[in-house]
Formats: sequence, C-alpha cells, structure tokens
Amino acid sequence: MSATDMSDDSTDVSICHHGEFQPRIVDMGRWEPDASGRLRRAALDLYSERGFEQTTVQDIADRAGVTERTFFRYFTDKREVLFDGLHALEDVIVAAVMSAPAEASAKPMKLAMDSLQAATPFFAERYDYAKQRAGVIAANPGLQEREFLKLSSMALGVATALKARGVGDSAADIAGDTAVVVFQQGFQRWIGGSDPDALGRCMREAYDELAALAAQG
Amino acid sequence: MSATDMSDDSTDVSICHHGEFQPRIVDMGRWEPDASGRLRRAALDLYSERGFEQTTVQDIADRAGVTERTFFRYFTDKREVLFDGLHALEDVIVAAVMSAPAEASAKPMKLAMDSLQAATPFFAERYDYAKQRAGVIAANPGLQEREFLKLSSMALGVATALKARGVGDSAADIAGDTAVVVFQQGFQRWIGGSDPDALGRCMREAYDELAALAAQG
DNA sequence: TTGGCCATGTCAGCGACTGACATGAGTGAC
DNA sequence: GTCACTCATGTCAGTCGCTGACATGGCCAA
Repeated sequence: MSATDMSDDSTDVSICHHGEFQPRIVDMGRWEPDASGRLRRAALDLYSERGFEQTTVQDIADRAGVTERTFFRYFTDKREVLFDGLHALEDVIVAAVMSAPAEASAKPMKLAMDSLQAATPFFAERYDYAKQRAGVIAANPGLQEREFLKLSSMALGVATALKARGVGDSAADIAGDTAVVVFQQGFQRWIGGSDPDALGRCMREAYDELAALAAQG
Repeated sequence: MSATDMSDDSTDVSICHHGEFQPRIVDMGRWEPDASGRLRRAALDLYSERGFEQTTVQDIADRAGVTERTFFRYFTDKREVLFDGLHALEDVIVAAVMSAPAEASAKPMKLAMDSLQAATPFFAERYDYAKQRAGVIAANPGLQEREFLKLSSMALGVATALKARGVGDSAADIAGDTAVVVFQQGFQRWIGGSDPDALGRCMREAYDELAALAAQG
C-alpha cells in the first residue's frame, strides 16, 4: 500500500494539510515525506478542534495519512507529540550555560537567567504556534503533567550544567529550579500579551519581582 | 460473593496485610472495612516490590481483596493512589496562609515560607512511609509527572490564598511557585537524611540559599 | 416487614500502547 | 541487470487502563 493508494476519506485532507509540497508529480518516494511533522500538525489541530481526550490516536494517524502504529513509532505516547520539540530548547539553554565566560560561575543565578534569554528566538519565530499549543495544554491536566515533567527536565539540565562549571550542588539545583519558575512566569505573561518579541522582557520582569520578594524575608 | 468467601490465593495475604483487625469474629459487615486504605497499602507495596509498570491494577485489587472496578471507584487512575493524600497537605498550608495576622500580607514570600512550616508535622509522623513512597516515585517518570501536577496545585493554592489576602497577582504567583521550589528542595534533603524532624530546617536552609542566590544578580 | 440505600461485584466495551512479522521501494555490489 | 540488504511503513493480535450499565445483598429507617 503506497501513500497514493490510500483511499479512505481523510487522506486527502492529510496530504494537503500543510502548505509545502505542491509539486508532487515527480521525485516522490514510496511515502509522503515528513511523517512526524504531519503527525505533529494533525495532533495539535485535532486537540484544538475537539479537545485532547476526544481525539483518538487513530484520528491523528488518519489525518496524517499513516497508521496508528506509525504514530507510536515517532512518539512514545499521545501526549509526547506536543512536547518532543522541547529537547531542542533545553539543548539551547544548556549550551548557553556551558559557553558563558569563566567568571560567570560566581553568580550562578544570574548565569542561569542570562542563559534563558538564549531561548527567546526559539519562541519568537513560533508565536502563533506557541499560543495555540498553550491553549490546548491549559485545557487538559494530563498535558500539564507532561509539561511540568519537561520543565523539570530543563531545571535538571541547567543544574547539571552549572555543576559541571563548578557551582555547588545545592546552589545549582536551586538556581535551576528558580530559573524554570521565572521561565514559566515569563512565558505566561508573554502568551497572555501580544508582542512576539517580549519574552525576554517578560522573563526579566518576573526575575526582578522574584528577587524583590526573596529579599523581603 | 462476600469478602470471606473469596478463595483465590492472594486473598489471605490481603486480609492480613496490615496489623489491625485481628478480632474479625463478630461485628463484621458485609465487606472488610477500609477498602481504600487496603488499596493504598497494596499499591505502594507492589510498586516497591515489582515497580509501577510491572504492577497491574488487577494485582493491586487482588491483594486488597476487592475487584479492579472498586479500585477505580476510589482512585481516578493507577497513579492517583499514591497522591490523593496530598489534598490534605494543601489544605493545611492554605489554611496557614489564610490564618496569618493581617500585617503578614506585607511580606508575601515570608508568609508563604512560614506557612510551609505548618506542613512539617504532616510528614514527621510518616517518615518511613514518605521514604518508601519517594523511592517509588523517583523510579518512575510517570509518577513524577503526577507529583509535579500536585505540586503545581499546591503553588496555585498558595497563590490564590495570597491574592485573597490582597497580595498582587504576580507577586502571589511568584511567591507560590517559589514556595514550592523550596518545599521540593527541602523535602529531598529531608528524605536523603535520617532525621524525621528535620523537614522544617531543611526548608529553611533551602530558602536561605535561594534568597542568597537571588540577591546576586 | 418492607423498601430504599449504598458499597461492591459483574460484564461488556473502547482506546492506549506493544511485540512480531510482512511488504516493497531505494540503494549499492557484483 | 539482478541480487541482497535496508528501513520506513503496514498488518495483526494481544494486554492493560479505564468506563458505563446493571445486578446483588447486607443494613437501616419507617
């Protein structure tokens, strides 16, 4: 069964679902390319349209023009399809921590915060996508669970990078966790606003507030 | 089918599984009492013995001497059996925030931290249980997800209570999140140590470190 | 006694996820 | 040119988490 043989009703939708690939005349392999990308888009759209729980993996696979089994080859579960891109984000932030000048290690909290700024272009390009995704996640506790797990992985990544720079264990752990709190708070303000380039500023403000609060008692 | 009729091999284990209830001669209702407690114990023990994923809900129900369906009447899912007790914890902390003297609202971060101290007796009584439970959770990402969700619910509870006292929205949100970070860090040190009464001190230390870090940059 | 309450049991079914095996275009070796 | 090998995908059967609908039978109040 080739990608073009498929004749169930949802296939047409799936193949034309994103803008690229109009000239599908020559040079077509056995299967439509970018199956995982199609699955990601199909999943996000269906989660938006009907809700996460009202969407079956079969639905997603149908819209993407693949089988359910293929979905599970790319994503470990139904939630992960919204989150696997975050590995790249974590990598960017951790790289920023590692590549800072040597003297930055003396102020681990500041180092962590500055490294978060490295993530802002990652999001600025995807403002609309980020908003849609955030709406879906906010509507479902199960998806929030997964988000928290990813954030904690980010915190651990930052903490580990700080430790590798010689920062003490407990300072590194706390700085990592605190950075994630700031990221989260800043992100929510950014999503709630309308300026795609404001993420860095939102995080900065959140951090300043946190520092002011911590100084109180 | 009454609780005493059951004759499959795991039933005996389940009925005698916890110390109480030796005199089961008279005064026995239709079913063994405290089904949810038996399920909680059975689940924690099985998760410890075989691991979370290697344990089926059927296993838990068998050991507790009930049916699988009964498990799902008490707990919304297989993870929740380890977490539903945390509602009580959140209530205690939120109550502490609400009942502080009026002038405490001026220093929301300090108020949140002091309220966390109200939770320490909750844990001191259950040190061994808490260690076993923490070990199980640490071994399974799926359980960590649920733990983070509960912690975020705690953060939201603290933030909401602070707002009810007149604290500004963003300060309340950040104080709630930060309090949870401190709770988490303190909890981990407490679990890693050997003094059941040290939780309060561990949290205090974590907070002091956080404040020192935040003051740096 | 009767009748309703309610914790539990029973049963059928859906959907998430997995392991094992089949298929067939693309690709390089000869 | 064809042979063998790869590898993304399809196919199929099965387990387990979880739910709705209905049955059962001690208990308690009228």
